[in-house]
Amino acid sequence: MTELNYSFPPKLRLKKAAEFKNVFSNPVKSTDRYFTLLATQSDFDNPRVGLAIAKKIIRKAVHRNVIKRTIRESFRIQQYTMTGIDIVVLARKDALGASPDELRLSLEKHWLKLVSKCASC
RNA sequence: AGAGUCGGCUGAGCAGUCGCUGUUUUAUCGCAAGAUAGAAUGGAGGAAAGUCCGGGCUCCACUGGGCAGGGUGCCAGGUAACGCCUGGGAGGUGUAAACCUACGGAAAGUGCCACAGAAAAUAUACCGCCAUCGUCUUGUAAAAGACGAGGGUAAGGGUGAAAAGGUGCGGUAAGAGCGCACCGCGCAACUGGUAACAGGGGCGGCAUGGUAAACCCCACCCGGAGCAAGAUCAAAUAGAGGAAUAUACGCGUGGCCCGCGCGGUUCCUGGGUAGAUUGCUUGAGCUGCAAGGUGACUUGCAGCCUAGAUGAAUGGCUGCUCUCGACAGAACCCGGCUUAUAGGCCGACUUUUUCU
Repeated sequence: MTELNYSFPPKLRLKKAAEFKNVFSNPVKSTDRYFTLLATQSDFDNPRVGLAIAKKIIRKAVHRNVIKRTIRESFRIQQYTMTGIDIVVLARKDALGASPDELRLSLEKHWLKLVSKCASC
């Protein structure tokens, strides 16, 4: 068994507007009170993630940053449970008051759910 | 020791580990651009915030001009500039240290001033006060009283936020700057001060209610848009440029008017949207020392380089310590202002009590 590399290089991120558009156009959804996640199959072996934290929902820049970091960190740790899918994470209002631990638990469920959903489609 | 005023500083720390990102460097691959791996080193704030002012920078408009519009408003200085800062003056608050002030003009004009009140800016006579005249009553008379008439009065009452200088003495029929003293106000000069202004004396019997964050007047200042500015490289697709011609109409140019430009047609040339790169951090920079200045600040010398992301980094986990951690996240860059903020530290000063 080879040693796993838990890094988070740019190739694991969604960057271009077109890539985001692709996910939004035909997604598999997974929602709870903190997040809405959208996902589609991609042509890559590795999963990719993009963040869409609306200023309208999370007003303070500090809180936005905290949520983004939590999502990125969770994705970094869990990346090897997923295959080649593109994911966009949208924050909901309740994410503002939640503790980092609550967010982490929620996200871990989401990743697994999306993998199984995408495998069936 | 208590209470308080002002100014400044700080904004949890340490270790391990897994990540992100800039720079430098080494190795490998590659013609190159670059990619991958390793190492070293840097990586949010005092407000990074609100976007309220002022600049730099960039493009557009520059032939100016007029009319609008906006801003500022005691004086002097500082500054790239400011609505900021410093010093000073005036007024106000506080025992004091200190703090606060949208602090030009109301005898250029216009408007507004509710209710109450007789009257609210051309002053006015409701009650009251005063003498005069007429009639009546009482009285021997002098005179007193009642009623009425046309007058004189702003001292008293009452209304009001405000009643046309205030207080006192004289004066008077009663009163009144009618006269005088003090205070206030105004005027011209003098003295001190760069000035705002202050000062003491003189003259004037007093004329000018408030409101200019009401219009307005006066003085001074202001072109527009913003890094998604702009520049470069550039798929797909023909919306772009130049020349000639036309100037009726439409559109644009800072809001309008002059003025100016563009749109039409013909011919010629090729172009620059998605995306990428750049702009992007060496700057009115920071630190120290010296000099000048009451100070804001300026000058000189020496040293230093201190975030630069772009779906957007500066974090996660574990352990330990303490006073158990507030407000809060750079997005072109500076100077201010304003607002938010758990605590902790330092300095100067005021005042009260006790002790010496």
